[in-house]
Formats: sequence, structure tokens, C-alpha cells
Amino acid sequence: MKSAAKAMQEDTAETGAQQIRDAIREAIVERRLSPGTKLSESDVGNLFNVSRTLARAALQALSYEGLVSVEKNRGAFVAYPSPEEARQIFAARRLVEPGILREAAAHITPADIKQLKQLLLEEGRLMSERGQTARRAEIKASGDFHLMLAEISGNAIMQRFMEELVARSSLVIALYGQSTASSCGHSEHGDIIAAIESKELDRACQLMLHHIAHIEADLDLRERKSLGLKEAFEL
Amino acid sequence: MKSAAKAMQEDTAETGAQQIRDAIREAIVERRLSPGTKLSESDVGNLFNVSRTLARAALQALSYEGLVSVEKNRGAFVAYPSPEEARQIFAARRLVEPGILREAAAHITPADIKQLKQLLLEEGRLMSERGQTARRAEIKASGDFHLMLAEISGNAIMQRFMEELVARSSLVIALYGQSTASSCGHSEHGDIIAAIESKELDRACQLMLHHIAHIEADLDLRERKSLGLKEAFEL
DNA sequence: GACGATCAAATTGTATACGATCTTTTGCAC
DNA sequence: GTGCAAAAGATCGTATACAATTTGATCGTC
Repeated sequence: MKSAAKAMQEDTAETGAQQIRDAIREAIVERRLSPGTKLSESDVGNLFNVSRTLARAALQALSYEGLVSVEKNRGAFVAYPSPEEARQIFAARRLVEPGILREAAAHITPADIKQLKQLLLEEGRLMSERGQTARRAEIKASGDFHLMLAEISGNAIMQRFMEELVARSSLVIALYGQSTASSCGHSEHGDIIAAIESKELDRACQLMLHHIAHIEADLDLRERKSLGLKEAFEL
Repeated sequence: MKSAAKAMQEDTAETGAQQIRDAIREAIVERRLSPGTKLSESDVGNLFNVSRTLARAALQALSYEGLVSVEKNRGAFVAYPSPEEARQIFAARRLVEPGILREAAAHITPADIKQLKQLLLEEGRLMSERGQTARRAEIKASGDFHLMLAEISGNAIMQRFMEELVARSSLVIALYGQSTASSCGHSEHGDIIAAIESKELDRACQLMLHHIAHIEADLDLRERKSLGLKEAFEL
């Protein structure tokens, strides 16, 4: 689904680094890589059988997206968003997603709606399945719903911004999420589609805001970062 | 003013490439570099007395911001946004700037207002001056108004996004702008501040939308790019 | 003289090498 | 045994070198 946007700038991007970047990003978004995991340039390079040059380029790009943080002379790590960053990520989503939804609703075609529903179906199917791979696919599908709306909006810039926000959200949920049901708001996705379909735009926006609030409400945004130093043993 | 945000991630960024990146970006935003200008890695490296490695890294970063487009095996060029891209950039601004303004108004302090007014004053002073350097400084100050609002909003993510949008807007105006008065909307900035100051939030948002529309109205977004291929000779 | 193929120049893509900086450990003194 | 200092190890920062691709030119042929 995102292939269209990717293909457009495919010849503008370097072949090697791009692949590695995408592979690592996918691993982060699907939570195979946990926040804080070290990603040394040598290791990444060896893993993908390329030189450190390419590994470095990939990590730099990911750093630019906020998915990894590279610390000078120390190394690159899967980003470990602070509670404050987490709040800002969701504030940003509350700020832009209603607008994206409105734009999407203005351009949406029957084919788009069909595709959205299919995505929803797939999401539901994965939810009922068991196993890690199904869980990861479900996480991805859950984010893809929001991404697809951005794609339908027809604004490539907002689309790219949403890709960044969704990816970073995944990190935040991995860190601070509480509920076991990772995509608690599956039914909410369906409600939003229904509202769009029946042209109830304001209601769709309200539902979207509630949906985002719902995800955020499942977080425990308390600073529990490096309390392992002392506090962890003096209870 | 943007030093605060920059300083926070200063140790996470590599020293050399960052400087070059910023220097080139500034040159692009101030329109010393025209859209389409070739930026070969060797030339950039020689110019800044660094190796191609760093030049390349800087160009890649700028490519990520949408300010330069690197074409595989061909080189990097100052971005040449299409009319469609231009529309999307301004659509994105219309989408996010009202929200940013609301967020900023919620957090604004008297000191912030004072600083905003000072920026406005500076902008006016530069407008009355003559010469290229004054013109460039004026362009920068005009964008800084929007960036300062984003900074006041307290959301670093939205701030960075706005930095990208403002920079790309400068490219669009350089390409498609018609009026000689580069920052036509100087007075509008003042109006917006006034509306914020008197807590007329809805009115401030309206003014902001009008302001953006005003900038966009000064553009001539007709495809005059490479229609020279065939259409240019079959009239 | 025009068209096409082959070759040379320039530019990017990737790898390797060396130097700088930070972390960690080790050893010594107290 | 504790604490500090110095050295060893690991990792990044940057430069240089070589390979691949593209572009432009030259030469030959029709």
C-alpha cells in the first residue's frame, strides 16, 4: 500500500542504505527490537553484509526519523522516548490526524473504502490468531490504518510525517503500554470508517480524537527509566 | 532562538556534517542557492575543506528534509518543488499551523510575547532597508515568526516539522513567487500577535489561515518546469 | 553530413584504513 | 578493601581508495 509513495522516490535514494534502513525500521515498529537496544555500526554492517559506511548511513537516517538515537562516540540505540516525548508524539497526532481525516474524506473513492475495510478485516483476523508473528502483523496493520488515511489524503508530506508519528508511537507503546490487547481500538477503526462513509465528518473527527485518546490512556507515562541504579533495590 | 532545541541534541549529532548541513540549508532558505543548482559531493567537500564523506552525509540529511533531491548516480541538486509539491506544502501548513497556534497560545508567557514583538520590529526594520543582505535577513525573519510560534507551543516534534515546512516554503516562493515584496504579510504577523494577546483564539486562527492563503495567492503555480520536452514546441 | 557505436571523463556507490574519543578494566597506593 | 590513575579495548569520526554507473565526446560508417 505504501509502495506507490515509495516507488516515486526510489531512484532518488541510495540502494543499499535504504534497504537496511527499512529493515531496521520494520523491526523497530514490529517491536522485535526493544527501545534502548544497542545498534553498533559494525554489528549492523556485519548483519547485512555491508560495510560500516552503509550501516552508518542507515542509522543516521533512522536517527533523523527519531527511531534511533545516536550518541557521539558511544553508539546508536533504538530510541527510548521519554514520557515528555511520548506526550508530544500523541499531541502531534491529535493535532494533525483530524485534519488528515478531513482531507482524506474529501478525496476518498469507493475503491479506497473497500481497501480500508479489507485492512480492517485483516486486522481482525490477526487479532484472533495466536503467536508472536500474528501479534507483530497485527501491530503493523493497526498502524497501517492511520497510514492509509494519510495516503488517501493525497498529501505526500503529511503522509511521511504520519509515518514518522506512527512508528514512534509504536516505540512509545512498547515502552509504556499496559494493556495486553495491543490494538485495543480495533472496533474504533471500523467506527471511523463508517462515519466517513456516511459523510459524518465532524463525528469521524471526534471518533478519531477519542481513538487517539484511548490509545494514550493505556499508557503509564511515569519516569521509570534508569531507576535500576539504586531505587530498584531499596524498596 | 532555535538554539535551545538544537543544543539539546548537539551531542547526539556528528560535528562536521551538521555544520555543513546547516550552512547549506541557510543558503537555500535565504535563496542564495537557486532551485536546481547542482551540489556535487566533491565541490561541497572542497568548499568546506572536508572529505566527500562528510559532504555526502550533509547532502543526504538535506535530502531527508526535502531541500535537496539526490538522484542515483547523478548527483544532488537544490530541490525544485513541482507545483503539486508546492500545493501540498501549503496544504500541510494550513493543516498544522492553526493547531500550533492554539497550542502556543495555551503556553505563551509575557516574555514570549515580548520576544515575538521584538522579532516583528526587526522584521519591519529590515523591510525598510535596501540591499540583498537585508532582503535575505528579512526572508529569514519572516519565517522565524512562524517558527517561534512552534517553539512556544512546546512541542519539539511539531517544531521540527514546521522548520521543514518553512524551509521548503522558501524554495517554493523562490520558484513561483510573483510579487516583489517578499514578505507581503508583515502586518498580518502583527495582527496575529494582537489576537493572541487579547485571547481571541478563533480569530487568531482565522488570521493565520488568511495569512497562509495570502502567501499562497502570490504564487503562480503553473507547470513551467520541463514542459520544454514537447509541449514547448508544439504551440 | 548524419547517425550510431565505442571510448574517455566525471561523478556517485561502497569499502577499507587510520585517528580520536569514550568506556572499562586493571593495577597500584593508601 | 577502597579509591584513584593509567592503560587497554571498543566504538565512532573522518579520510582516502577503488568500483560502478552515467555523461559527453570522438571516430567510423552509411
